[in-house]
Amino acid sequence: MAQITIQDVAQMAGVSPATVSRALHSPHLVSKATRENIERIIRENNYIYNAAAADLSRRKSSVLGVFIPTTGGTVFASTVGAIEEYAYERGFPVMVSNTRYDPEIEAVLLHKCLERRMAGVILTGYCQANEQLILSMAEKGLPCLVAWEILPESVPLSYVGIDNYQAAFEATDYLLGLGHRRVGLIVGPRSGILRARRRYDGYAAALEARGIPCDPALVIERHPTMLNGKEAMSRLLRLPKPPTAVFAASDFMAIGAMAAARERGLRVPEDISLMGFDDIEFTNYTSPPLTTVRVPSWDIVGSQAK
Amino acid sequence: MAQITIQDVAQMAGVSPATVSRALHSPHLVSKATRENIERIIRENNYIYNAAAADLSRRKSSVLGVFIPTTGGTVFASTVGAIEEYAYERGFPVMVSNTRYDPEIEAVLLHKCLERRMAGVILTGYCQANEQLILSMAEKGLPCLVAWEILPESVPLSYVGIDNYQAAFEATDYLLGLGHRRVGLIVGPRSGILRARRRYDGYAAALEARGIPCDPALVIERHPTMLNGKEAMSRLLRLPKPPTAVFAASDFMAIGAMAAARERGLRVPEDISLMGFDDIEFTNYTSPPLTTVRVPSWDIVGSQAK
DNA sequence: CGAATGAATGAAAACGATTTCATCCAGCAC
DNA sequence: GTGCTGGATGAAATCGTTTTCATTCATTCG
Repeated sequence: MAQITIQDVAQMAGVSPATVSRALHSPHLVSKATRENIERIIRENNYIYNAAAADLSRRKSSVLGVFIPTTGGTVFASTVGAIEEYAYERGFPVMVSNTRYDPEIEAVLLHKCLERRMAGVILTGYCQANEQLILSMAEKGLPCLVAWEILPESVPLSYVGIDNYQAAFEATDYLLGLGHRRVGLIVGPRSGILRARRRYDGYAAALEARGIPCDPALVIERHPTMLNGKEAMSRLLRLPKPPTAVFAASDFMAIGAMAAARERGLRVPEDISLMGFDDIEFTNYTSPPLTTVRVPSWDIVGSQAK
Repeated sequence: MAQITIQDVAQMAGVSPATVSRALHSPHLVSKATRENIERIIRENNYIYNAAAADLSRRKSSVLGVFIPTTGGTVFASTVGAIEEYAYERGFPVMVSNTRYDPEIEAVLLHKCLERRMAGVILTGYCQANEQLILSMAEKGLPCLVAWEILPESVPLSYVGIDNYQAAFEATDYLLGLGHRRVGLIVGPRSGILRARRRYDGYAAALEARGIPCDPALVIERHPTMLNGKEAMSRLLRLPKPPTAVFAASDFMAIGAMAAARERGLRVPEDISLMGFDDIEFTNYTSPPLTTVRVPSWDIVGSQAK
């Protein structure tokens, strides 16, 4: 059964296709009688709009691209969830791209966005490897927004995010203020994730500000998963001189870290201090509730997306 | 700057657009020399394929629609994550639709899938309210797959999922086997969520099988969030005759329930037994690790999607 | 009353691919 | 030489909208 087209509708309504199109998108341009007649015919004949044809004709689709680095954290739910909700209300479908922290995959997916002439792209995190590509996309007229990051001035892109450097600095300084001198850091890979590097830098700066040397053995870089957090913590605790406090600077790692401490019979915070950095609800439900850097993850993308 | 089209490429290569199209999609139909020439020209001139035009011409898009009921659980990450990964490898983009457990929103979003002539739709959970619409979509040639659910034979749709009834039966029976006679149930709203009803039915059947009357006061229905789980548990514990065991039959509710028990100074499982039902990694990291019905959530959609 | 205004509509040219038939030709068997 | 076969290619129709100009006609203004 071939689909009914706008032409067919027009014919049945005794008007031109142009009028039907207008009735659909700019109702105020069409007289009330005509519009209602068209609407009735559409309903009765089960006409289904063809989005591809519209996208082609408009040279622009209404689809929004959302990039996330992994589905294994809450970056995922917060980012995609908030954006989807916001976009739905405005009639924009959301297409999800998972880069797996891999610049090459990201490049491929970015290209797909170009092929679809998307309405815009939101990048969670920022991968320098594709800087040129992203800038050229922005120039081609594809609006790009970077979330979860504060970009250096040299990068001419819009962004919304938190100051990861400052947050990590303060978190570390808080631990130091409690009297700790050996503070561990569990963080994402600095080389690939801008966020991770910033947090590392904040941590290092806080140490330096108090004149404490940064012991590389106390810093562990891992992709942010619970399991990695657990393993990283185990490793720290097995050190000859283990840290007395640990800053787990990433979503899920703090939870894994806490489990690792518990497994070794350590109480938090009596035996070891643990500071998280997350945006997730779960930390309210651990025992004890985790001290953490609270991130307004929903609002980052929910309230400011334009 | 107007985009270069397949026509332009054809002209530069001294061939017809048809050949360019073939070089792109059916390379084996084109001689090696021609193909390589075309590829070079595409590269050098930065030609960008137009997906909308292709979708229109083919009367079919390659986009896959994925429906989830909420972004607030892990159904979300597991479902979308696994599907996205699988689809990426096969070149299918994924469009996410969040129904918010609302049939009307679901209907609107389903219609959007029709408008885009999508390659297929995967529905997480199943909402009877839209049964007719979904069936008619399937008839129109839009493949629909229901995940996380086992459908009654009367519904002619493909599905992959677990037997929620059986799982809940066994979970409840396990608690009863421990000697408990007052077993509470925290579950999603039966009216809207098929999964929730099945789990309730399994719970009720297990009680009945042992000749224990089902006390409505022990059953609390809430949308599945941690907070709701916590509140539900608090309410159960404040009953004149509180349950000695609770089956939290939904993703996040068990975690909230555990927190509520802890807040009242109850130890799990010494003072109260708690059984979860989830698919989430968290439960490995709670203290104590939660007993739970393990669901192969990734595999449900990851390995069987076709 | 003539001109100007503006609302409602139509004609027709895009938009950029895909795909079905041909067509052409080289090579090969007989 | 004739007739096939099959690989490589091209011509042209088609997909279903959108949108820019016109056009028409009824008002309104001076």
